[in-house]
Amino acid sequence: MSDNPALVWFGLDLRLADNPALERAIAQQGAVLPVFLWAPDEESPWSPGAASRWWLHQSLEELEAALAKRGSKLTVRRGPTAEALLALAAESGAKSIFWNRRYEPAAITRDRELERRLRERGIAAESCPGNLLFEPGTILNASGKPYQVFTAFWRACLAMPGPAEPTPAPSRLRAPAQWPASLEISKLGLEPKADWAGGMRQTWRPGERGACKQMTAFLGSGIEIYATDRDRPDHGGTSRLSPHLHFGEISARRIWHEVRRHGAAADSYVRQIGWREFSHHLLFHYPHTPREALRPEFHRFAWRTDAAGLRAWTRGKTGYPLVDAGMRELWHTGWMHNRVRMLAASFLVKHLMLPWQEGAAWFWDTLVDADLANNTMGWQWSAGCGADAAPYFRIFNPVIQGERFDPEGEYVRRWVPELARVPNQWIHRPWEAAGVDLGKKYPRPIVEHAAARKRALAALGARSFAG
DNA sequence: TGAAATGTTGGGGCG
DNA sequence: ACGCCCCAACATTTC
Repeated sequence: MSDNPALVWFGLDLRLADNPALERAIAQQGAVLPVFLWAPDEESPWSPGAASRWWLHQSLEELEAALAKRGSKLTVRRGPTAEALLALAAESGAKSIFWNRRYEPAAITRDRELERRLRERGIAAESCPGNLLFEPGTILNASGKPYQVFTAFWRACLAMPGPAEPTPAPSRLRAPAQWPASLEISKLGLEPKADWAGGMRQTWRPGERGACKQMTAFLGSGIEIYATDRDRPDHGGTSRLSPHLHFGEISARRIWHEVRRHGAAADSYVRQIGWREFSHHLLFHYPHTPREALRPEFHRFAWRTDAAGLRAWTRGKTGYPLVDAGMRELWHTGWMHNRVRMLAASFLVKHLMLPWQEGAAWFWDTLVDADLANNTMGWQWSAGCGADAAPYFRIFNPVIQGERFDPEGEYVRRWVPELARVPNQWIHRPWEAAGVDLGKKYPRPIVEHAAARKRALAALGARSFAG
């Protein structure tokens, strides 16, 4: 038993169950002091976007309530992180600080410096495994290099001993003799000034309880048909766990174990968790990739400049119904179905030939699941400049994708009401529908598919560039 | 976790 | 019965 509380610094681990840092703090046998620090500058230029901040606000309130129920409290302060932690240690008498690791380049640099400074002051600093299945750096090929191809990477993962079983949330937390001063969560200014979050409130329930509920609903509602249904934006057959995973409201280890109980039917879902794993390991090994293409030949590729095209894309006014539906779903709910993300990304990069970084920046600001590793890998995959990337000639046809994955146009009509009356036959190519009055209500395609395709093939296939 | 062009096959209509 | 054409359906190649 100790008089000195152990400090738990929360980051992207806004949960009490299966939380290694929290467990280590409890194991000290003394009081536990849970802390959240707001220090967005330290993640610049990848500080949380507007949608992420909205989510974070809700999730912090949930965490605060969950702690209160266990006789504890969340202490909230502003950064800089090192100064804030040192101040809290001094005020509370804490001699040890625990946190769960993050794997973004800025977080890794910060952690290293932090550990040095804390130890310098005689404070035990211990970082614990973050929200991944396998620690980055541990999955390497025969020659000790990171995998560049997902299938090989995932096979190597599956050959490893699996992650530990998840642990339950503690039922009580010992409170310190007195609580340090704390900011109100609302004082962090995370919520939007103008209230544009209505669609998000309707769609999501941030926080650990929401995450558990979502996982239970997903597992109970036919993970068996996930393999095929996940490609149907009109069916809602995906897990929708991505924002919960990003904020660590549920642990990847827990998902791994819960899902695998469902046998072989769940393999294709676990594989998606594998892609998340892959992206985090890639970011760990190639920290420059949020800015720059992994494949160096792309450094000199001349992307176009087209402010009007970019605006049309962000607003969901490209004239291609499935692309526009996706971009509007994103704007309204902070999320987009993955099949449609691939199409929207392909459209920006191949049809408009705008730099993938512009798309990544927009997604970063608007997605509630914005995650540096996933976002970076996804965009580089789409642009063909990353690991296991789509080859340059893989260009999605928005009409065919629509007819294949939203055959009745139900998804399109939900998000693009201007097209509500267009018959199924024309729903993905309304410009060909005779007697349907578009133009004013819905734009004609901003680029013609066949011509845009040829342009992209010529530019991306040029010998001087990619060979 | 593509699409389009090109090639091949086989059934049916027809002289 | 046969050759010829057309074309859908499928397979392969190319971008």
